Amino acid sequence: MKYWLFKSEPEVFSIDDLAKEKKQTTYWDGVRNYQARNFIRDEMRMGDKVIFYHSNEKPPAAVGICEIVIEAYPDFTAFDANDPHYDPKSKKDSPAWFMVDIKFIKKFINPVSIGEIKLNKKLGKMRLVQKGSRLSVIPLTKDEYDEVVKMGS
DNA sequence: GCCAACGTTGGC
DNA sequence: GCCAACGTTGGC
Repeated sequence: MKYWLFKSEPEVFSIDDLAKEKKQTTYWDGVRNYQARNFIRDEMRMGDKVIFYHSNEKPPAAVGICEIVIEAYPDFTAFDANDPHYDPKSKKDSPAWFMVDIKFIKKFINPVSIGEIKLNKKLGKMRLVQKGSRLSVIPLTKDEYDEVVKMGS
């Protein structure tokens, strides 16, 4: 099993929005970065665990856990000219962009802020806190995942 | 609101 | 294939 961190701006889509969905699932659309795309398309598997992270919040923080329930399929928002994530490069017969579905598991009792993550020596190698890392979908080791869950619970 | 870091685009 | 210009991300 693999472990991931997904960033979202809570103004756009928060973990509470996910928890409020009818089946507590959503499709993770709008990833338009090739490295992140490759993680989604090639590496994410059913049951992988995902830390949900709020960016552009005060402070930015890991706020809960979810899991992958549907593996990669074409991101249909790329085909829709009226969608903000529209990308004419992506064709239905050769899609450039993919998405997975995730399901809510739980919110952290204590959100883990980026400051706390930076202070924890065990988390020093997380790509989230490395300089210039702007990936919206980040792989975690099991140890990193377990540590963040421990801090949040 | 600022700005550093990064990815992408497009002219050459 | 290089690289300057540009747009975006996201912490502060």
